Amino acid sequence: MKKDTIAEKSSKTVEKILTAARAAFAENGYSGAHVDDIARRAGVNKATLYYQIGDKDALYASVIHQVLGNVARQIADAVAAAGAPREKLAAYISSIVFAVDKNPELPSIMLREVASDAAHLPRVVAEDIASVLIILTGIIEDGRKKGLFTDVSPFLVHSMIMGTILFFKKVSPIKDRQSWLPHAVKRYDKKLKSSTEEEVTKLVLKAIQKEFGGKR
Amino acid sequence: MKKDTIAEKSSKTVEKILTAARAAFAENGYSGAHVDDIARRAGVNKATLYYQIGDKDALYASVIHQVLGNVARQIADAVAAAGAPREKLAAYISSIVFAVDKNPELPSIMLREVASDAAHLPRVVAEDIASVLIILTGIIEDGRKKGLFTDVSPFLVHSMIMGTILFFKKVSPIKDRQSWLPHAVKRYDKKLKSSTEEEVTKLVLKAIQKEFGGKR
DNA sequence: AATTTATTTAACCATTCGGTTAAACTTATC
DNA sequence: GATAAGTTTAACCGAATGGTTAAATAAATT
Repeated sequence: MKKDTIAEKSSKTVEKILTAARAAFAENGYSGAHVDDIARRAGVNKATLYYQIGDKDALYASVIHQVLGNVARQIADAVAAAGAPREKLAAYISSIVFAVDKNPELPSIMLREVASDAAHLPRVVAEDIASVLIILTGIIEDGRKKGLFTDVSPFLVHSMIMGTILFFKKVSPIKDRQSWLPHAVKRYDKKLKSSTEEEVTKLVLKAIQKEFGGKR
Repeated sequence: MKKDTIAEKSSKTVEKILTAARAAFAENGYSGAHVDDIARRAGVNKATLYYQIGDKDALYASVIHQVLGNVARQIADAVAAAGAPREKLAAYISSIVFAVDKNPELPSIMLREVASDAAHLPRVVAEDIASVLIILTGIIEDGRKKGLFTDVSPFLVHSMIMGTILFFKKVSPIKDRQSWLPHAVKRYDKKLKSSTEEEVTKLVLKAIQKEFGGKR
């Protein structure tokens, strides 16, 4: 069996730390996540963590950069691959839903970041997010020029897409835990046959589409 | 000058504590808010806080109960005062926007609660929230029966309304802080002439309305 | 006025937290 | 294989944290 080189071992250590940190920050927030605990979860000595990454702030920045940077890139790729504005917007939405599905810590981290006024948000990450917003702005402007979309604020649409997906994703399990909820509310749970992705896409498109009814 | 009676003094103390705690929890989350700091902000000895309210958990529960309970009641009242489904839904949305405006700590507290899987959510508060969801379910069902709305999941609509409002409200100031954002994105900021409330209402209504075009 | 009861206070405590240090261990270089 | 560089570790530290306590103060009751 081949021995790990230093670089391999190092990067594996860093990876373990980041994975543990991602989970811890998502579960408990910045203050609630403890460096000792993260090190323990990663199976690594705390001093190793400080040696490899730095202090808690740097650790948090690494995590959030890794998570959001990835998502931003995926959205950009998905949108670029699509054609017309409607399809681009659908790709935009579904790539967010996809990212959220693949990355269960994402909603918590984002919601907490928003709740804390992005106090810890590193500049690089802000730029990642901005790039996404720029993409959406382009889609909507193009759609409006082609007479497909109404004249809405891209940022409002972004809030609608992000807010809806994050909120729905995180609150659904909480809601399902409440076994005492009346039938009137629970009834709809089973009826949701199509995926979140399709449902959200449908709603958002309808919301910003011009009214002379497209195909669908 | 009349001296305060015990009850008055007591309740005033409790009020000061709750106000300070609300701000602290909103700013820093559960773990990030420190009992010492809350007591200091309230101008009260820490032991007084423990005597009047209890431990940190009880304090948090009081805060969240006060905030969300109030909002739930306001939504119920506003919806009851409106007539047709469309107007009821508009009242539902605008009372949430109104509550968020009046209560600046609400978005942070809710977002954090959601992010933490409602780990600290007291039962009473869960019931408050459920009552709101029940109201919305009624509106949508009624609207659908009358041929006004499509057959959407009320919970998805709720997520859309709440998510959009909370997200938009909290991220807007963060975005405005980024002076380096390109013109393409910033341009839309000034164009938003109508209020958030109107914009969100318009979008949500369009999203769930049946397509044969209503007035406006 | 005396006594009981409610409320607030300062001082204190055990634990936990983020962070450091100096030494030990590993791997590569000569 | 000795030396240097990179990496991990156990042990430690001071500050901060949630929570308690016994005493002081204010108000209500007799």
